[in-house]
Amino acid sequence: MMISGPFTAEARHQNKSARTRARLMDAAVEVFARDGFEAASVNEIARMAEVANGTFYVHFRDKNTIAAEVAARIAADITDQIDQAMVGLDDALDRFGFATRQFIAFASSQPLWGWVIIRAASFLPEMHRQMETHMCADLKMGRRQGQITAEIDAFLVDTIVSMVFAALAARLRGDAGPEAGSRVTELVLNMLNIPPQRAHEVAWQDITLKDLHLPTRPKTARLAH
Amino acid sequence: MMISGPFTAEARHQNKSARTRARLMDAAVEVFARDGFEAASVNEIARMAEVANGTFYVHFRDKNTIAAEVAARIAADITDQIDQAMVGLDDALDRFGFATRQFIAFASSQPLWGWVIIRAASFLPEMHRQMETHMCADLKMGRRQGQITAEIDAFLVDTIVSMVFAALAARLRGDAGPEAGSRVTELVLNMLNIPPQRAHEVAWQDITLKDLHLPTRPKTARLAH
DNA sequence: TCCAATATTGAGATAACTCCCATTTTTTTG
DNA sequence: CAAAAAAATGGGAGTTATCTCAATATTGGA
Repeated sequence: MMISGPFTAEARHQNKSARTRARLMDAAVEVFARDGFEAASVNEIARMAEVANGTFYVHFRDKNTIAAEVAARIAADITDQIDQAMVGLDDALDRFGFATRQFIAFASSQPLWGWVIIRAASFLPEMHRQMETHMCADLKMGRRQGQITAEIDAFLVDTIVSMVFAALAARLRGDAGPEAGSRVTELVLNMLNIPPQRAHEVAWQDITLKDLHLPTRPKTARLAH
Repeated sequence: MMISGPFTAEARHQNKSARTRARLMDAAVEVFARDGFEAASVNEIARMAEVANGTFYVHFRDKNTIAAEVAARIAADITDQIDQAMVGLDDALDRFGFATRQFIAFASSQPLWGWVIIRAASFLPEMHRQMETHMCADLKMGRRQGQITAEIDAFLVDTIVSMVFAALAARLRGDAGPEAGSRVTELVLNMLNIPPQRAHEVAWQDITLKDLHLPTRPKTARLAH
C-alpha cells in the first residue's frame, strides 16, 4: 500500500523530486504518529515512502530536519486556522490572548505533535520566525491602538514566543493544567506593562475554542461549509 | 596518559563505580570541549577514560545523558560561584539582576558550554529545577521585602527560567548583543509588576561582573587569594 | 530519439548501542 | 575475621541504525 497524504496530494503536479520529498514527509507523519519521535527510524520512514534508504538523505539531512519541516508545516497550518477563527476580532490584546490560548490548547490536545513542534522549534529558527510573524502583527496593532507602549523588536518577540513554548512544554509534561494558556497570556501582558486588571481580564475571559484539525487528516474535511 | 580532572579528584575516595563514572565525565568534558557536542563520539569518550565501550553504557544511557549530567554539574558550579559573588548583596531585585546578567555573560563567553547547558536544560528537568531553586530564594526574598506582590509558584519560576535560557540562546546565536542580560532582567521585572522605572534601574545599573571559572580547570586555580 | 541534467539506488563505512560472561567488590555467614 | 555467596562492574564482540558515494535509472528538452 502506497503511502499518500496531504503533502503528496499538494505536490501531485510538481516534479519528481518534489513528489518524492512529499511522500517522505507523509511517511514521516505516519511513523512519528505511530512510533513517536525517538523510536522512529529513517529506514522505516524510507520503507513506508517506498524509496531506498539513501534517497531519504538526498532530501533531508537527518531525522531532526524532516521532523522540523513537518512540524513547521503543521504549525503554519494551525496558525492559519487560528487566524481564520479570529476574523472580526479587533482588539489586539484579545487577539493575542485568543491565539495563545488556542495554540496551547490545541498542541496539548495532540501531545505527540506538541512535542514534535517543541523539538522542532529549538532546531528550526524558521519556525520561531513563523510564529513571530503572526504574533508581531497583533502586537504592532496593539501599539497602534495605544494599548502597548513597549517597542516591539526581535528580542521581545523571541522572548514572548519562548514563554508560550515553555507554557506548552509545562502543559505537556503535566506540570501545568488547562489554565496554562491563560497564565502565560497574563504574564506576557504584565511584561508589556498592560494594567494588571486589564491583563487579567483579557487572559481569563471565557472564550470558545475552535476544534482545529491537523493538516494530516484526509481532505474530506473540506467538504461542507 | 590517564585522564584526570575535577570529577576524578572528587571521587578519589569513593567506590570503584563512582571513580569510573567520574573518569567518564572528565573524559566527556575533554572531548566535548575539543570536538563539540555533535562530533563527539561515545567511543572516543570511553577511549579517553580508558574503559571499554560497553562500560560507558553501564554508567550513562547515551551521549545526551552524560552531556546533561556534566552540564548540570557545571551549571551548579557556576550558580554557586554567582552566589559567592553576591554575598552581602541584600536587595532581592538587585540579586536577581546580578545573577541573571552574570549567568548570561558567563555562558556566552564560553559558547560551547553555553550550548551544552541549553541542550541539557531541555533534557534534564533536574537542571531546570536546580536553577529554579536558586532563583526561587531571591524571588521569595523579594516577596518578603514587599517588592514583589505576585505569588511565586512553579509555573512562574519555570517561565522565568525559560526566559533567561531564551535570552542566552539569542546571545549565542548572535541575535542579541551583550545587553541581552539586562533586557531579559528588565522584562522579567516588568512581568512581576515592579514599577517600570525601578525595573529599568535594576536591570541596567553598572555592575562589575566576576570572572567565573569552569570546574574543569586544573585545581591550581585555588592557590592564591 | 538522443543526450545532458537530475534523481534514485543500495551496498558499505562508521558510529551508536546491547549483551553476556569473566572479574572485582561488597555483603553475608559461620 | 575469614571464607563463601551475592551483587556490581568491566570488556569487547556483535547487532542495529545512520549516513555516504559511485553506479544506475529516469526525466524532460532539443
